[in-house]
Formats: sequence, C-alpha cells, structure tokens
Amino acid sequence: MPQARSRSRPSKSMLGLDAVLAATIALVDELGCEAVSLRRVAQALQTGPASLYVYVRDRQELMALVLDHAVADVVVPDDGAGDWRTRLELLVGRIVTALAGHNDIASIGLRDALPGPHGLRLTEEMARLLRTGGLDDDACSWAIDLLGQYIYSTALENAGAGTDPPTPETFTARLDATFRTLPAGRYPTLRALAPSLTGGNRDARAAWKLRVIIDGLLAQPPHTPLSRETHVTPAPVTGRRGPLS
Amino acid sequence: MPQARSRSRPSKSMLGLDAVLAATIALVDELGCEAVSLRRVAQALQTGPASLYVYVRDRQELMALVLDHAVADVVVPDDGAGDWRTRLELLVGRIVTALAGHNDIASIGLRDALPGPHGLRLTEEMARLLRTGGLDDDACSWAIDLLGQYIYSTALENAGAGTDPPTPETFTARLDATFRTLPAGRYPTLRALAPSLTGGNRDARAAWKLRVIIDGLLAQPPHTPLSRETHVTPAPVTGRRGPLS
DNA sequence: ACCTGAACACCGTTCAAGT
DNA sequence: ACCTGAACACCGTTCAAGT
Repeated sequence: MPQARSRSRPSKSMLGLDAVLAATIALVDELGCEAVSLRRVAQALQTGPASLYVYVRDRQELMALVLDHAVADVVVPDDGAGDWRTRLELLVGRIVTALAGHNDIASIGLRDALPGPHGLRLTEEMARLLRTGGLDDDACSWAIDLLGQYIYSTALENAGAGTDPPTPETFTARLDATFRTLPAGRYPTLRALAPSLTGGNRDARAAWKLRVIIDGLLAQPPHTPLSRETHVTPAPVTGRRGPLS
Repeated sequence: MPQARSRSRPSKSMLGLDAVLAATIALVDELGCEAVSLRRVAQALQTGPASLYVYVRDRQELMALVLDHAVADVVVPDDGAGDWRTRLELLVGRIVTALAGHNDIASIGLRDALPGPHGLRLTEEMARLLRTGGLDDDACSWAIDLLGQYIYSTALENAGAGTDPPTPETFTARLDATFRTLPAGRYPTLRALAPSLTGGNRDARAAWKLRVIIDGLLAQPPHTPLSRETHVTPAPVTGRRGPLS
C-alpha cells in the first residue's frame, strides 16, 4: 500500500469533467468555437483525444456542456430589482454579457444544443417573469423562443467586446466597407444608412432591440382562451432550436 | 480545328461557378451544411477538390455564395400588395420560406457571412419599407439587424418542413422529451408550458413573432433628431453579424 | 472505471505540373 | 485560364489493450 492518504493513485490521470470543460472554455476564448478540436483540448490536458470520451459522448455534447457552463454564474434578479419587466431585461442582459465574454460561444446555442441545467434554470425564470406579465401559454412559449434568438444573436454580435485591443474586427470592418462602397443607384437606402448599420453603441443597440421585443409582446392581444384544457393534440412539429441550453 | 461549333473543347471540364453552386445546394439539401465538404462537392462534379479553388477562395466563400443563391428568386412585393407593413411581412415571409426550403442553409447566415447581391437587394427593400413606416436611421438599422436574426433563426427552426416524411426530427423530439420530463419541483413553469414550447403550428408561430417585432418597432418613440448631421464619429464597433447575405 | 496509442476514414488547402 | 494528382497538416471517433 504505497499511499498514506486517501488519494488513491494519480499515475497521471483523473482529469475529471471539470478540467475538460475548463480547458475547452479557455480554448474557445482564445481560438473561437470552430477552431476548438478534441485533439487540441486533449493536448492542453497533456493526454490523447481518446481520453475525452470518458467524460463526453462526442464533440457536440462537449460544446453543449461548455455553453451551459458559460451561464452557470448568472444570478437571477431578486424581488427587489423591480417589476417583472425590469427584472426580465436585467436577466436577459446578464445572460448576454456572460456569453459575450466567451468569444463566439453563443454560436453553439444558435445551432442545435439541448438545454443544460443552468440554461433551464434561467429559462424557467424567464418563463415565470413572462407569466407574471400576464402572457398566456402560447405567448410565453413563443416569447421564450424569440428571446433565445435575441440572446444568442446579440451575444455573438457583441463577442470579444471586453478584449484589449477589441480584437482586429476584420469582419465588421469588411461589412462596413461593403455598405459604404455600395452603388448608390441600386442601394440608396443602405448607402444612406451605412453609418448607423455598423456603428453606434453596442449596449444601446442591444437594449433597444430588447425593448422592441418586450413592447411587441405587450402589444399582442391575449390569445383566444381555448389554449390550455383543449390542447388534445399538440401536433408535434419540426423546429431545430430550443431555449437556452 | 476539331470543333465545328463554338464550344471550344470540353475535354472534361469548364465546370463553371453555377455548376459548383448547384452541386453544393443539392448536397446541402441532402446532407445539411456541416456535412457538405469540398471533397464531396468535387466528387459530385466528378473532379478533385482542388478544381473548386478556381471559382471560390475557400469553403466559407462557397457557403456564402450558396446562401445568397438561395434567396435569388425571392420577389419583392409590388405596390399593389398593401401598405408598407403588409409588404414587409410578405417579403420577410418569402425570405424565410425560401431559406427553410434548403435544409439548414440559414445557419450560414447566423454565422459570419458578408451579404451577397441578392441579400443586399432584399435588405435594401426592407430598409426602404421601414423608412416608409417612419423609422429614423438608427431605428432602421437596428430593425434590419433584428429582422435578420428573426429571418435566419426562423428559417432554421422551420427547416425541413416541406420534406415527406418531415424528417425524423430527432432533435425536436428530444427537446420535447426534455421539457416533458423536467422535475416539476424545480421547473414548474417550463413543465406547464411543455406542450406549447415545442408544439403548435410553425407558420402561426413565425407570423406571431414577426408581428411582435413590428409592433415593437412601432412602439418606439422617434429617436432624438440629432441623428444624421451630427454623426461626426460613428465609433466603429465590434459586431459579428450583418444583414442578409 | 479510467486512460491510452494506434489506426480508420475523413477534412481544407496548397502546389507543381499539365492543357 | 482552367484543371488536376499528390501531398501536407489536420480532423472526430473507435478499439483493443493496459492499469
């Protein structure tokens, strides 16, 4: 019995899922989602790619776990934060900020990823707040859908905001150049809009869009109230994206 | 001179960009974007992967071209179609339908892709209609942003609708299962919402969300009118996504 | 149970060479 | 200009073998 203490025998190993996730997030921050390969993660952990399959079914599951991990620390606004709308805006803003702080990690959510425990926790709170606002079942569900689109798209749009320098930003620069050099004959409106299309304050833009969505939600007439009890056949139907994962 | 007619000498080749795009779209329809490799496209064209680089800088450019191609046939509603809002809803609906008809092609737009000529044509018309609706420059720009998010997300959500059978849909099924088996203690609202979260009519859901956005746009007070002339420094700023590409 | 080297069947992209 | 075989440096995933 060579071991005096409880640590049985770390010949090299016992990476643990947490270490795998931490290494993956670090690589996402550094290289972006697309460039993160299982081989690179394994290399960062000083092991071979096959070792990761102990903790994860495949690359997709790893990325879904990492996405969920990225919102783990988001705290739900408490009762004192204001009315349901204020709290919803605060919550959504926090989620966007958390995701935008990890490079293009939000792109995982834009594709298919089943919701993880933390995403579910936050989605539950969004749904609860929306119900407090008086929305019926369908409106709540569709609103969650819409807010999910908003969250991931905005987080991706704002990705790399915190870095210094704010990343080369070749993409936005190329987009801006595209608009500014548009033939004014065929695209008069876009040419005129060019400065505001790519410019302006990111947070103001994000807040404005969220306000649009919530104002729009409140403008909808309450659904015909046959919604709940008469739902005999929910008619399962296609749809690739889910709420926060 | 072996050729009697103008066709100079098709020893095998002269694929042409159109043929490359057609082969790529066919593969996207069949396999989905992720599974479409340059090697498979080349194989479909009976050539090697290196041949494609005559027409395309890299895989990303090919996918951007294919995305633009997918909206090439969308026709802009004419003056007789109704007021600006009716026409905008019609236009957006047509774009979503065109994209949703090509599997998960919309996922290209959710990531970074510079707008192509057809996307620009449609974006120009959206911007024009929004201005007709009285929105100022910033509101127009941000609205285009929001509508782009809506278009791609909804098209992806509705992907594979036309197929018969409507595709195995393992993802929606798994999502549905996730919600229905949620512990009701921790997630009471999501459990109650489970039927409407994944169910319901796709088109009704999409139309409702678009209505929410436009109602929300109209609910915004006109911006402080220092918007145009005083734009000295547009403050070029990060942002990964652009309008329709 | 957890880890691993080696192998399998793929990738995107480049390049020198051919027409 | 357009095409191509071959090579380079990668992928995700599996599997038999080790502890």
